[in-house]
Formats: sequence, structure tokens, C-alpha cells
Amino acid sequence: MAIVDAAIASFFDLGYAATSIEQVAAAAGVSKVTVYNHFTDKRGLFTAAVERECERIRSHFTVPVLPNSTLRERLTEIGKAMVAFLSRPEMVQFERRIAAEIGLDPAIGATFLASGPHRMKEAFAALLTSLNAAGEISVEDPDLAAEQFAAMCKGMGDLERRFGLPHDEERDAQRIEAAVEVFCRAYEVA
Amino acid sequence: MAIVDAAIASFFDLGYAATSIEQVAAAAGVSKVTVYNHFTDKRGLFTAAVERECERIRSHFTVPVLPNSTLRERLTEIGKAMVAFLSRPEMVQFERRIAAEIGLDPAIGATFLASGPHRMKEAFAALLTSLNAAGEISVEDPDLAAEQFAAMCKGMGDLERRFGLPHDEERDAQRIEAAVEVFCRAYEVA
DNA sequence: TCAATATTGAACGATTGCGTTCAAGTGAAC
DNA sequence: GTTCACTTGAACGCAATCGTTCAATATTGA
Repeated sequence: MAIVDAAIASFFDLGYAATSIEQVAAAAGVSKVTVYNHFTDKRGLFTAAVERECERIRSHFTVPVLPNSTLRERLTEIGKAMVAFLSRPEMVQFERRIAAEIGLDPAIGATFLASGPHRMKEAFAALLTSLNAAGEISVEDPDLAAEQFAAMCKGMGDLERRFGLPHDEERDAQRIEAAVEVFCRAYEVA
Repeated sequence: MAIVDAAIASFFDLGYAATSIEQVAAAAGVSKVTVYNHFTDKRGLFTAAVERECERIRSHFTVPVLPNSTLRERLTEIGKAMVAFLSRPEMVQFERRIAAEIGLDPAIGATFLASGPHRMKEAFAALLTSLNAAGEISVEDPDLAAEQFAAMCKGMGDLERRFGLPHDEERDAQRIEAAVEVFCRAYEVA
């Protein structure tokens, strides 16, 4: 729906307060009244936008699987995919906006966490579980280990992007390499 | 200054757009004109508020040092202090607001990073450097190792708090314990 | 005491936005 | 051709906010 797309563009670019329904309507090539016919509220339009964007996230992210490669290679690819996914400016901006507007409706945060980070973590934890079963690694709590690896890959890069520092690809690569190294030292079965 | 304090309370609770200068003035027991005499702009007031709050952060955070205790004990205390510091609702809210309002002035983000996260990282990295020199651990890049430890301690707890999930103390404790374990397996000198 | 400075209330202009109402128009289905 | 649902433009009431102006008042320090 064009209205929601226009709303997404405005809400997540300018922010909730700075977005006017009139402009959204204009961008969608539609009258303001029509917007109010489809969505009761400004808040209603916002939650619709969040839900739609979360769907997109759900469908876009996958954990890369590389058969016939070493543990280190596989982890490295996963780390790269994760960081690349999270570093996209739209994603950074989207997270900023969602977090800032938690007050509008607490469910918004839960929706995002479920479609994005938690989904990602579960997918990766499932992979760790199978690696564990295959005897390649030895982890007690795959969920926790998944968090650890993801967190190390992100390091402070996440934070820095969120607060507007320029993206440093090289540092990201170092973080991923170091994360793989530490993860393997801690969990790999020799 | 009362005006800045009132501004902090409003900006970081309600957000930039939702804060009106009149209300800030009223809360500070001052006239609106006086606010404009001290700070040219709404933006000017905002950056003053950010700077003041960053100062407070700078002065409040310290890395705990426990002499005569094992590496694991020391790391655990540091992890706890970090997570506790970052989990306070005011801090979570402050980060949300700063991130959301990066567009107002890019320097804001850099200011916050320098007073908060980067300062913390450097303090911890310095500690790691001395542990390294003392032969307790073996790390090549203390900065990176500091990031890794901090990131593992936070895990996804950071994210979850930012998006409004209730705080889970027990999970935090598990994260810290697991972070210490992995860090030691990777870097401790036997 | 006096003079400089800071503060105040009140009003102003200009803008913006939400959410509603209503009469008129469009289009498709039957 | 008529009905029914949907859309439209335009206007309305209402409320906020920003940032400014100005003359009156309070406070400060010498």
C-alpha cells in the first residue's frame, strides 16, 4: 500500500513528530481524508509502518550456510553477513526511530525485537546447536553463545554507527576476525 | 544552572520535539525570555543539555579495581559495574534520545561517544594493558579485547532494554559469567 | 545611592499540525 | 441506470510552538 510506504519513508527518515500526515498523503498521491479512512490515528499509521518494515526485515535476513568449509570460514561469513545487514544506513536509522518512539506503544519494541534481533539470534543458535551435535564445538547454552559471537562481531561498531560516526570497514573486519578467534578458542573442539 | 537541569529532564524524558521552551522555563522557575537570553536557540539549549549530561557521565563512571583477587573476580566486578551503569533507565533513555536527535548536530554523537563509551573502553583497555604486562593475560590488541569483553557482557541485554523489554537481572548475571569464562579461555595465561 | 544589568509578563506574528465535516465527484457492479 | 463504496478538495476549530518585542521591574555591585 502506497500510504504505508510513504509513511515509512517519512517516519523513519524524519521521525514521528516531524512527520505530518498531509505530507505523507501527498507523497502517496492521496488525500488526507483517505489516510484517516484507512488508519484511525497518526499512531495507527505509525504502528502499521513499523509492522510493515518488520516484515521486510523478517524476509530479508538469512544466516549464510557454507557446507564443506572450516568452522572459522563459516563463522567469518556469518559475522560478515550480520554486520553488513546491521550496518546499512536504513537499518541504523530505523532502529534509532523505533527506540526513540517506544513511548508511543510498548508493543512496538517487542515487535521489532521479535522480527529482527531475536529471530537472528535463534537462527544462529540453531546452527550452533547442530555444530554442537556434530562435535565441532562444545557449548552449553547455544543462545548465550550466539549472543556472545554476535556481540563481539558488532563490538562498538554498532554504537558508533548509531551515534553518527563514519563507518570503518576495516575495523569491522578486524572485529569479525577477532570474534571468530576468541569464539573458537573458547568453544572449538580440538 | 536550573534551566539546563530542567531542559535535561524534559529533553531526555519527552524528546526534543515534544519539549517546549515555555515548559522548560516554567520548570526552571524562570521566564521564557530569560531562556532565550542564555541560549540563542532551542538547539543551543539542547546541545548545552547534552554537554552537561555528558559531563555527569564522565564524572560518574569508574572501572572498579580489586587488588588481591583473581582475574576472574576482577573481570566479573568490572562486568557488573558496566552493565549496572548502562542499565539505569535514565541512561537507556538518554542514549535513545541522543541517537534519535543526531540529525540536529553531528557533533552531539561524537561528544557522547567520547564522554561515555569510548572513555569507558579506554579505561578498561588500559587495565588490560597492565594485566598483559603483568603476564596475567596475553592480548595483542587491548582495545579490541576491551570491546569484546564489554560487548559480551552486554550481549543483547542492551538492545532489549533499548526497545523496552523488562530488565532481566538473572540473564545479565549469566551473560557476565559467560563473558568472563570466554574471555579467560581466550586470553588468560595459564 | 545610583547605575548597569538581568529578569519579567504579556502580547504579537507566523507557522504548523491534528482530526473532522461536508458536499461533490468517481468508479464499478449488478 | 442506479446503487454503493470510496475518494476528493476545501474549509473549519482548535491547539501548540517558536522566537521576538517592549516597557516595567528586580537585583546586583560599586
